[in-house]
Amino acid sequence: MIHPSHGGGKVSQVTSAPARTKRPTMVDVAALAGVSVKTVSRVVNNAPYVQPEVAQRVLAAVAELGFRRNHLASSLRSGQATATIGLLIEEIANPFYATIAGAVAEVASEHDTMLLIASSEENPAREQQLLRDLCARQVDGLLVVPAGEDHAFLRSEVERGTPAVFLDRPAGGLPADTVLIDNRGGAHAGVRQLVERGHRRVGILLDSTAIYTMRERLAGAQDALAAAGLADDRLIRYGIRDPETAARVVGDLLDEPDPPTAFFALNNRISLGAVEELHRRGSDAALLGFDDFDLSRLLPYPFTVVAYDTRTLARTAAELLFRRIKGDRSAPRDLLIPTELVNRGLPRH
Amino acid sequence: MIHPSHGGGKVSQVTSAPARTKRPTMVDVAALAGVSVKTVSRVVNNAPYVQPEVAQRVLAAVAELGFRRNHLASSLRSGQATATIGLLIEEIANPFYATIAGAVAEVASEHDTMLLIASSEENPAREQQLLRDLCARQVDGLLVVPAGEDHAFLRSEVERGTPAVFLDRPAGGLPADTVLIDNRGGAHAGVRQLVERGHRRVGILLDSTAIYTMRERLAGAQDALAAAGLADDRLIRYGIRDPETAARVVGDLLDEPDPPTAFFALNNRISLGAVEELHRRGSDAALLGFDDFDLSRLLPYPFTVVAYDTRTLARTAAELLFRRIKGDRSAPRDLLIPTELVNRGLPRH
DNA sequence: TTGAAAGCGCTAACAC
DNA sequence: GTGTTAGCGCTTTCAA
Repeated sequence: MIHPSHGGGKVSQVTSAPARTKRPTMVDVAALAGVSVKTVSRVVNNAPYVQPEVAQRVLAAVAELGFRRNHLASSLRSGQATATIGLLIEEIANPFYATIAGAVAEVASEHDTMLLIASSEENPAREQQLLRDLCARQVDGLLVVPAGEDHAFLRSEVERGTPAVFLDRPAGGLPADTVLIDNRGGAHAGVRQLVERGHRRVGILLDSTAIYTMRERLAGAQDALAAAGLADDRLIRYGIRDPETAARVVGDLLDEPDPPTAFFALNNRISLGAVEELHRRGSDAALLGFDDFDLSRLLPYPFTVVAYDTRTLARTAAELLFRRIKGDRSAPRDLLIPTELVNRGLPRH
Repeated sequence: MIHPSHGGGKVSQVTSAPARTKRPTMVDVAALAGVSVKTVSRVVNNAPYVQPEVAQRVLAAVAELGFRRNHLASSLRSGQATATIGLLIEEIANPFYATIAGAVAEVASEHDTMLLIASSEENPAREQQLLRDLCARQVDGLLVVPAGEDHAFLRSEVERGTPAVFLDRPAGGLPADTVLIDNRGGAHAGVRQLVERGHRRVGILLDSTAIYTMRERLAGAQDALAAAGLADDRLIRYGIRDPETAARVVGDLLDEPDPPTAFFALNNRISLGAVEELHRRGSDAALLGFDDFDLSRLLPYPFTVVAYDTRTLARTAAELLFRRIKGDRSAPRDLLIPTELVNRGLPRH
């Protein structure tokens, strides 16, 4: 470190922090203002029928004591909404989930609601625990990107008034609102384009078929290939978790006799590895990837992505949730977000 | 859309959802199990001194009714922690803040604590409102990336037992723990390296000096240039908000007589625009950027970044907060996260 | 227009 | 070991 001192800091207090003083309550405010607790409550909640001068006294006391209403106590007694919703995702740091969280936060903010976020880390047991914790905190509703396959344990919570909307993957064992990407249709459209451009051998690279989106995308790709009489299971490679593996698998396929002339990467981690390997080799194979990502247009190899609007996915789900929270009791809905094909990457040099 | 139907969905219920049934309380469980409410409380909280068979009866009743403890009521009465902390950032969808949120979520999870996240959108008024809302929800502590310059309004909350730790930017008007990046030192080291490599004219590209990090980084760069007798204010360009503007400004500087042979981009949005323009022109100018970012190593121009570990920044702050929550009353601390210089981008072709 | 009393769901303090 | 009582901070109900 060249310069351990920094400019904007203030001088640290040498003394330690003062002992905690108790938070003032409505009782304290009432005593100071010389009114009843109920009157304080009225003023704090902007209820009508309070004489202006009384209200003034109360507000003065509120300011003097630094009173702030205890939102927990308030919603406990009123039984009303806590103005908090829960969002369960896999991992906040992941850009896909970060985008979802951002869009959900926006909608929540429009409804004066706060957002409690939890990460399942793709662990169904943890998912269940976290959803229960969120319910225990009396959230007004739940937005869930499922990790597990079974959400029956949520049934009683939903019946007791905590609506849940699932996004990106379907819920299991629970009739509930669901908002999904058109995985199958997008994969179909992309692969059909490859076929129309004359490709006859398409390498397919995916993670595990235990993952819902992988199954759907694979099915869409296979439909499109089968329609052209080009299905060939020997060109499918499973279990690709990271870009490094993807790069290696692309290399392996290219080194075989009669190699693919095109590749379909079923998620963006895989696309990334494929881009690197194809660029490294100066290949001229076509590349199709599912999921767009940041900076994709600046990568050193041309490719096509099946893109969709993650924010629309999240906003749609969040808006549906708030409709439920406001009392919409109609039958659960299944919504599908469309995809489109977009060209990315820099031209070959 | 090619394929509007999708595979994994379940059949929608045609009937609408059943009416809400009330959530069962400890009173309900106690009645069913034939014990007192207090005993239910003991069992639910794993307190000792409950006969195994009584506990069994209670647990059976809990299961039958689908009872779940109301966490709000519990922490209202016990006056204990709510096991919830608040995180205030600028915008969740931004990768920098998403990384922070992810690291904070990890630490929170290690302390069995949930995370309430709010976005200030860089609006000081909104920041103040949100911090107050978080306090009203009785969070155990606050983690704040400041938007405003004045946080005196938090003083009473902090004194009443809601500790706050500031990160990435200093708090204003409030003695509080702060965890910052070594902006000045990192900028100094990077620019010194440019100077040592023979550069005499370094273009400096930044956003507004109203931003703390910009001021610090600029000061570090100027220190390094001044030390070599190379300071030249005519090579500084202010008010660059986005990559497009950055690209244009780089072009403008290169088109001047006696152009810079090196550029220093004070954040990664600016770096991105500079990379694009330098690549487009086939320039051989050196580029230094502050902030690393995803995929930086695959961009089509070689550059150096002042990198730091965002996760360390966030984890350090979160761990400090939990120490405060656990009762540490020592003097506020100012911590500095170190930076390092890293080479990124692909070689010129 | 204002206030007193009861109680939201839970737990601390004590009694039994 | 278990139950009773009171009360966290607030809002509802109803009386004044």
